[in-house]
Amino acid sequence: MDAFYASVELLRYPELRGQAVVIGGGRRHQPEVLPDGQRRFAHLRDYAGRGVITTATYAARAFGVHSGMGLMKAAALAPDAVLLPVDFDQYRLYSRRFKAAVAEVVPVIEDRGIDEIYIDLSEVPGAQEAVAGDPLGGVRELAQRLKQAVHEATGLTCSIGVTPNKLLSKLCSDLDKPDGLTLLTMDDIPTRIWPLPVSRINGIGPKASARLASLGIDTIGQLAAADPAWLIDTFGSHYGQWLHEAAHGRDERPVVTWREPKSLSRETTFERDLHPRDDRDTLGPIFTRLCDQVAQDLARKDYVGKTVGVKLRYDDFKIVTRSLTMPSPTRDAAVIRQWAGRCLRTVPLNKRLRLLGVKMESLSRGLGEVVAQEPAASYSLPLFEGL
DNA sequence: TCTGGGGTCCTAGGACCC
DNA sequence: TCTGGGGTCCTAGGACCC
Repeated sequence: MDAFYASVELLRYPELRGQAVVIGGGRRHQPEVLPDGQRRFAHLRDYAGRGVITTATYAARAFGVHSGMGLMKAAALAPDAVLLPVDFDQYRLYSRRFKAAVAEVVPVIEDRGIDEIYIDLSEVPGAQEAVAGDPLGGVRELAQRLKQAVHEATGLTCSIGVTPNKLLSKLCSDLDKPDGLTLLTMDDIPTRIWPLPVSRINGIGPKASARLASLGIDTIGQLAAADPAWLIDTFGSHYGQWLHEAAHGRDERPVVTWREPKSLSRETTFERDLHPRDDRDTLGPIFTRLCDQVAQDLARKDYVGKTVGVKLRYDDFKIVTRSLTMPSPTRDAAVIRQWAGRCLRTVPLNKRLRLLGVKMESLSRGLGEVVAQEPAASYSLPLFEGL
């Protein structure tokens, strides 16, 4: 989906169409409805806090702002951009709508989060046929039908890449945004893929890009030309092998329609950095709330977890994690709270904290019972005991 | 005015077992 | 009488993605 959160917001506030709009931050910058029915929006320059941009309209991106950027930093670049709070419920609603619309056309769908899917067109009748001399005519028509179905169901545009595999489709879906359609065969790889920077490959992030650049490899073509044995020596057997395959556009991963979740977590960044001792009265309830939320999430999805973990981010942004595996799985908030507390006791608590998180791993299916959860708050357990 | 929240996968060392 | 070869599980950290 194109600039998904921002595009959903524009459906609600059409008067903002064409403007620089940024989505992010907390509840505090809700648009205000004036007596004459006009809406007044907050602007980036009014923002104070630690939020980041989740999505920006294309007009906003022209100022150099992008998702993940701190709102304060973005305000320096585009002070007059409209700022809207995130409304996940609304995005989830539109997510369900666009996925349902696609499912009407093609049933084999892999979920890749709120605004992305992979679709397997291999078995779709007509997809492999030429139309009017165009060997890709069948898939082209199918893709157009998908785009139309999504637009009719949501009023939103999407961008599609149709290729022999997931790696290439993901890459191609990005080449013609917004409202794009890119078709590609293996024969097109040298001309259309190899000139692109390596960072366009899903799985080559900032670290690997920088490392490759330092070795004189900037484009996918240069990566494809690199000796696979040397890549393995340099990046390890698994990643090195994968880099070689990816550069040649090879990817055998199937479209997976269902995956068991592996972990479930809640975390929160504080409005100001908190000291483990001086602010323990503030931290305690936050910690308990995170455990309660994790327990509720487990119950809602009907899972139990055997490993409890905590995550801390210090004021210097360094992250520390601790985890412990329990004798038996649970979804009980008080038990989670107790084991998370044990994890916490092994962590150095000499610096201010920026973030606290609680995580459950080694998940297994619950028993289907829908039991009201006793909140951990009703058990008063000391936090950071022994300090 | 730095840098959210929820995930997955990989690596690597150590414990422990046969 | 100087050290095997598997296997699994646990833990911590890190890269990467949406």
